[in-house]
Amino acid sequence: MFKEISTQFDFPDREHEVSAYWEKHNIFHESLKRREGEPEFVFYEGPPTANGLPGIHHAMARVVKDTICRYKTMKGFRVERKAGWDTQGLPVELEVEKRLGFSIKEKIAEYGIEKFNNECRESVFRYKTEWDDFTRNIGFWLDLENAYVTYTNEYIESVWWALASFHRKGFLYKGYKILPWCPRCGTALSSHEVAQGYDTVEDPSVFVKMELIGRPGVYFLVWTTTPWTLISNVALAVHPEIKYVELEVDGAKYILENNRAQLIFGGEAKLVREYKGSELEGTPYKPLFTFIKPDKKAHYVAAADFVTTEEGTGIVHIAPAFGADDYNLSLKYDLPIIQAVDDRGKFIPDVSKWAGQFVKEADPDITKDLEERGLLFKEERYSHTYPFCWRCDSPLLYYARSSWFIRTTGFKDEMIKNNKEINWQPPEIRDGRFGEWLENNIDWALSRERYWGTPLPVWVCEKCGSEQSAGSIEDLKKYGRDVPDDIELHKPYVDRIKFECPDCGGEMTRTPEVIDAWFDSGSMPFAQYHYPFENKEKFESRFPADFIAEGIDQTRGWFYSLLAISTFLFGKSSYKNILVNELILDKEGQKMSKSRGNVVDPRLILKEMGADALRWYLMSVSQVWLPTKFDPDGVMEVAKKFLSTLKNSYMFFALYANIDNFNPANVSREDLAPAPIDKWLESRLSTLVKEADKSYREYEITRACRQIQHFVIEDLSNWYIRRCRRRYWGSEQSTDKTTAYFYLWDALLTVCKLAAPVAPFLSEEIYLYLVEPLGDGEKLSVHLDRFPEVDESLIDSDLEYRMGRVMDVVSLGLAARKKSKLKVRQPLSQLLVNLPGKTDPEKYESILSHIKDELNIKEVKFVENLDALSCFEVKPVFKNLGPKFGKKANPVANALKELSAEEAGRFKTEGNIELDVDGEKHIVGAEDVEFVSTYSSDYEVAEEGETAVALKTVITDDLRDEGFAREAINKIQNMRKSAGFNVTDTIETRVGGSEKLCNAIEKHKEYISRETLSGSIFPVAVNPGEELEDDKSNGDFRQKWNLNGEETIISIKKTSS
RNA sequence: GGGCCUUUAGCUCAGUCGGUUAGAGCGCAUCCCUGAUAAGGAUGAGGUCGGUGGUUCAACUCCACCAAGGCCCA
Repeated sequence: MFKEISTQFDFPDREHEVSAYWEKHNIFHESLKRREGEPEFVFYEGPPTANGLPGIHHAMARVVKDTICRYKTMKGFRVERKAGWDTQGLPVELEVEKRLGFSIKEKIAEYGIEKFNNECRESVFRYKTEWDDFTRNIGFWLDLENAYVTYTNEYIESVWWALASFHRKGFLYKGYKILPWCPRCGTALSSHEVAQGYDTVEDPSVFVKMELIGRPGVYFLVWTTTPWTLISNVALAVHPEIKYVELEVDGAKYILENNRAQLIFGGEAKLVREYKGSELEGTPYKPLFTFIKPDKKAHYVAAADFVTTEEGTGIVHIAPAFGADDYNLSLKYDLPIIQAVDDRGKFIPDVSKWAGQFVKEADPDITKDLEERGLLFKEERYSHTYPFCWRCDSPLLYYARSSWFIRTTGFKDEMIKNNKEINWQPPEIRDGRFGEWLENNIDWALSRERYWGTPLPVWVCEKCGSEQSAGSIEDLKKYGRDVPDDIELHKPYVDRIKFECPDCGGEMTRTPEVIDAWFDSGSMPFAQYHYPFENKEKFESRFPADFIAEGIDQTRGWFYSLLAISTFLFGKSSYKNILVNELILDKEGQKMSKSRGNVVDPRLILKEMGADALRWYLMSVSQVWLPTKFDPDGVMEVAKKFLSTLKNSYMFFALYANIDNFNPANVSREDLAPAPIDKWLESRLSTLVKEADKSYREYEITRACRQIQHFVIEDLSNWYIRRCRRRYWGSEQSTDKTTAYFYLWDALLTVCKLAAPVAPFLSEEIYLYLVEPLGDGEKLSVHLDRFPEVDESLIDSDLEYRMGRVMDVVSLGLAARKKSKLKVRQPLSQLLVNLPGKTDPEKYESILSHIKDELNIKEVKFVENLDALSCFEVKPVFKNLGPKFGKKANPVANALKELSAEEAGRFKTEGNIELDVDGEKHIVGAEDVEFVSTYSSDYEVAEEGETAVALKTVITDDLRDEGFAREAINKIQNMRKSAGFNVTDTIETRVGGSEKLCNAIEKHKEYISRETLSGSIFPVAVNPGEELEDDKSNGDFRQKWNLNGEETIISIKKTSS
């Protein structure tokens, strides 16, 4: 027996049962067990953080990952799926700070780092339950029990091993980084924090004069909006390719960029000479301030491409302590860094005049000072956007902080080379977004001045400054004093360990920073196995990954950190194939955010509509690498269209298969007698298997979904089942019936396998029902089964083409019927069909019945071209005919009206026609008539492209009578149903109506009886208004009907059951 | 401010190498079917292919610029 699903099919509810089934039979682990010894398909899970609730974008990535892994498992690979958790870093700290009510970072030290970190550790898994439920409910098979966790000692030890490798080869060094810095909170802000706090403000805009050394009275004219940075000025920058001019105004000479000079001075100044920017390079000038003496050569002109002429003077003041461009230039020219400001944003004591003053507040004083010394050219106000701290609203300073870097530029070329080997989906990211990012690679700023993270394992000698890194706990014990056996590799414990300097014997202290959490996750290929301390073989057999998948926002995150770390350590990329998904927007195309209130909770969607619906929607609605506009109604509409159709198709099958005790186990293919439509279904299905397999293989999940969904809805349900319905009805068992069952069963089973990677629940359920009668204990789950293999010999593309044309013709035939208002129940005699290209009618012979049945047509005739179908009505133009033919005008006009369609057609193409009227020949030209394009009134034409059909609409008496019979059958069936008779009950039927109707009934008595199981039929001629005579006893049912315009009374009585 | 992506019917999306009349689903309207029935099906209306300019015999398609939205970076 096939399980018959109730009509109240609740998808989420059914999914929970499937989920329970999987757990009960341990299907996920079984899928690994059964593939023992098979080739591995290596998948790496990018660790999410359980610090926040799962969002809809997590659903996207998880479905992509799960789909590919399930597909590969079905293709025969062994696919381990170790879960992972990202558990360290700034977001965790911020969450805890918020909960503890800290407004500034210093509070953490006051509170106690140990206590704070303990809070962090606990906070990390705050939403673990929600995540685990979410993972399970969305059907993501993941080994949650053996998840890797980035804060564990084992994980950190592996990361330390990597960091020490970088350090020992000289690729981990200390330098400066310009960070957006909040002087009030005393902390750097991450870029997304900065992005939250831009505001438009007015700042001073000053033009200052810097005098050239050796040329008194000649000045560089320099513009800035941050006068306070002038104290830290060390150089000026010009663009090497741009034209500069030296102008004389009121006795002073100024050098600045040509176009800006025109704007500032107009025509008033006298041109002294011109320079190309590069000619100015190296020119020394007198510094404006001398509070701090530079420790390197400074105060000369440098050349830099970033100089623009859109504002200012084309000469940019350089203060490496306060700008990223400035800092990079200082590296190139080996310029000193003058840090005149402390981390509170106040001038240091060396700046005697303004020591202790907040820099932004010192701006007016500084400007005034310059003015008094005659170094100010002019001062204006300038309106622009400037970043502020999102917490305290202080203006942010770009501030040089010492920082540790990984010298990624040292192996940039190798990363670029390795990237070329990666198969990106979509491919353009490889050379586009990611490739360009690599081309512009700068050293990785690794350190963070925070608490909850992997401590940077570098110890620095306080005396001589030499460095020593620890690449393991063993190292720590070797170099360090008093290392507890159970040391936890976090702050503050590791900070307590001191080394003895091997060079000078001094004390070495750990540098206090922790590292960027991206380094943690980028280390997962080896750190998840505690490599190289353990699991050496395991790691080597599972590196690199065949497949990873994450959102596009990981380009500079995980995708990069994985590549950078593995390129350095192992010389190759840690992933071969990568599927990138775009983000999810709301249905208006706007970003989802809490403040907009348009955030979709995926757990709610799962609860209401189920995982298959969500999964199918996400995968099919648009390609995963395009931004998805998420519409909850769309989940309902699009996804259920497919899922319900699949479910209903199964229900239909189960209903009849059970009545007939069909069991596929008792059927062998050789005994079947496939009809052309069966062959067609088999061919379509084989084509689908081939296409879907290719799509999945190429990581084109959306294409696979659409192919499968098209097959199920259009081919299987709308055509095969519809066309074959009658084959399942009759009570007798026949080979044809068995064949129809078998082909439908086989198609459903195959579809389940094809859809299983994306819609794992419903596929599983239907699969299990379908295979249950086979009694095969091995068939525990569709996910343990093999993905279908295509049998190319079953593909008959010629048959597929012809059936496609048949479908076109049916569609056009229905359009023609609609236009002529002739319902399908009214039989018609003929349909003329024109197909594109040359048509061999014999080839259509075996499938012509589908057109006849669907359109209720007696004869289908192929014709060669459209002209044979169409005809022109030739309308005489008397204004021309009169003068031309005189008295003969009327006879000629009549002859024109009687032209056959072919003659009219010829007339039109040739432009004239010779008519024989009353024995005389007349030439009529095209100008004498109007060609009205029409069709013979006997036909209704419908066309689309090169396909056209003409429906003969003439209803003969025979056709009319048959129409009455069909109509009567329809009404009797309706009555049987509303009377509650069983489909097998026989009845006695009386039909009362006009004589015309009764004759028709009499004529088709046998046909009506057969269709309605009427043992006997009595047509009773009655006059209009007269009641049909009958006995009303024993449960008769009677009803008045209008049969094609005839008033009719039908009564039925059950005679047996 | 820079780089990348998207823009096609009311909505969500296809559209191959530049080539005949730009397609589908949903929604809507009209209707069919009534032995898949708390189902199923058909037909129809609906388009300045974001805008402007260019290349070409021919542009939704290629190029340039602009606009809106998104991502990343500053």
